Amino acid sequence: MRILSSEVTTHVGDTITLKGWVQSRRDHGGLIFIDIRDHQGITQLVIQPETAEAFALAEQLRDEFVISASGLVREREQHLKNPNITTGGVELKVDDLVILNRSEPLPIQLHGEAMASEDLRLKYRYLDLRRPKMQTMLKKRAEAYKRIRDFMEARDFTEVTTPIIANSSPEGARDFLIPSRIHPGTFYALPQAPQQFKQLLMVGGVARYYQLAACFRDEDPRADRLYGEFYQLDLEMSFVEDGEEVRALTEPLIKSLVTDFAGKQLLSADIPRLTYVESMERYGSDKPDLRYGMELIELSDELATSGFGVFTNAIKSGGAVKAICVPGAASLSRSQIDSFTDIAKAEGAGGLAYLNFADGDVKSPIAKFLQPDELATIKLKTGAADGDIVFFGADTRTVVNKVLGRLRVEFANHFKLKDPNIIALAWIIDFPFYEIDEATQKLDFSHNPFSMPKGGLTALRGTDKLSIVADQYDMVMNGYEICSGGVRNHNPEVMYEVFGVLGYDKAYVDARFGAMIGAFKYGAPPHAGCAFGIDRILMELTGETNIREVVAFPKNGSGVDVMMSSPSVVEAAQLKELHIETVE
RNA sequence: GGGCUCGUAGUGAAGUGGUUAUCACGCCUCCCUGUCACGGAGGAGAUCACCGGUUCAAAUCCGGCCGGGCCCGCCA
Repeated sequence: MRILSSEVTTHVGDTITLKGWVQSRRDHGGLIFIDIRDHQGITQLVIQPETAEAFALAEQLRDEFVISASGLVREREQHLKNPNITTGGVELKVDDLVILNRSEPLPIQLHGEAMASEDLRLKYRYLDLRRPKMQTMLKKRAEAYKRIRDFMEARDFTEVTTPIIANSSPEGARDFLIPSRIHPGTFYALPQAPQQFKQLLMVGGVARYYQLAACFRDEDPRADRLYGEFYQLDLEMSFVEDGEEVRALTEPLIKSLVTDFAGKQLLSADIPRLTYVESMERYGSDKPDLRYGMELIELSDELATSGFGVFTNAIKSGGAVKAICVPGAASLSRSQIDSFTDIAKAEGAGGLAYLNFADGDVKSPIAKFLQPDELATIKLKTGAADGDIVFFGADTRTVVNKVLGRLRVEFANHFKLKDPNIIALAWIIDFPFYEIDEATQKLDFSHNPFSMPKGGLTALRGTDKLSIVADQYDMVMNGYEICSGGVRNHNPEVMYEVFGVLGYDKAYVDARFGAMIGAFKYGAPPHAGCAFGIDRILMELTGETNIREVVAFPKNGSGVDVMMSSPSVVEAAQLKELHIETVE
């Protein structure tokens, strides 16, 4: 009878068979111990010289040989039990041993403290996946999928798969293109998201849709961003005109993933809503980590007439002066402060002014420019105490928020303020619909053009386009954007106007979003939805800082699959079929 | 596209100008009947990523180049 390691303790006295890999071999000359590993755990095998054939084979065993071992399960004598492993109370006395397959010495070590580099792990991912941590990861991922599906199905959502071979979308990320063989010179594209399909499903009468959807984007990766493909819980609901309905529906899922699934603690039972403007002003980011404080403090009014030119000039030219109080920062060395200054400069700051509060006094190169009452106000408003440092940003409001927002994260890292057991969630709402593109200095979409502008046509036709707010919302988890959604624009007239604001005419919209705009003319219900980034959620909930750790076969940081050697060159004949004549 | 950083036996690390490049794990040979990261004795294994330069002398300093990682740009 073949059983698994997890069952072996219940089979004392039975003759059983275990199949698995050799985890370790301890050869005592006249007695050999083998730890055999299957996907459920480890069991100790004992091979004695009396079983000569098995013993001879056991002497040949090396790490990761695949074996089948049969014999009697027996309880170990008390002093031989190993409390450190779950099967440590028993062992299998082997009568019959079969080597199912041999293994060369491994190119990476799977056990012990020396972890191979990520590049080698990815090259030999099929070996890396044998590590218990990776096995657990794959199981956790599957469990998350099941929990998500159970949750959605229980709420009357229908999973619909949408095309993988889709069409290029003019907005957003760079597409992966697929040349058409049948239609020379034309291309399919892998979808960046099922956005348009799911909206068309709403028109198609699928009242509640969801999908664990593969999304494809050809953009440079990051530690928290996979190259190429990633997975979203994509969902959409008909007859929803208030985004709060989507937020309220999805919150219990995320909360239960945090608590029941990951065993982590929510910072607060209620998930706060912050407007985009509020989030930028208080945290300098649209994805703030709420596990720690250090909020940005507005000091423009208080320092408008100070003697420090950097401050007053920023305010005079329409900018802002804000501060961040870092508790205990007086312990920072001069060179550490310099490195934070470098970060601030990299984000666009001219420098990094600061006040060092110590011994009831203020120490700082800029203190002499400030009046005692100004120093007192700064101390009061920032809540600075002895041992704290208050850092300043003085520039345009955008730069100040960006700089201090980045520093806030850096200080949290430096002072280890990110409690890995706490999960802080927040909804960021009311994103600006339009923004000024830095490069072109022209008005452009701030986010996607599919969400409903709050105020509709009236707002779109108003004079202040930058104040138009999209009915759009992101969920943020510990400083990571894990969800983006919105109340969609289902009204053709409003849709044309949304593009019209940027100078695009009807023909432009019809050419690029023809199916959508066409469908909206035939009784499109109002609808809203969102999409959660599953990989990123899994990363944060499993305490990883690299998203590739939660994926079985990820591309590396250069977009290469070092195991399969993709991308790769293809046969000239293949290219010819696809009407591709030259490849540089 | 840009910035920072790393590259030393199969793996992980040490080595900031000077004998034969060090250690651990792994590998090979031998010994060992209660180990569980078994133990003991011995051994093999490195063009110090690559190319060039400085120097009496380079793993080490300089330049270039290739590759990895992180970040910026980018990611509706």
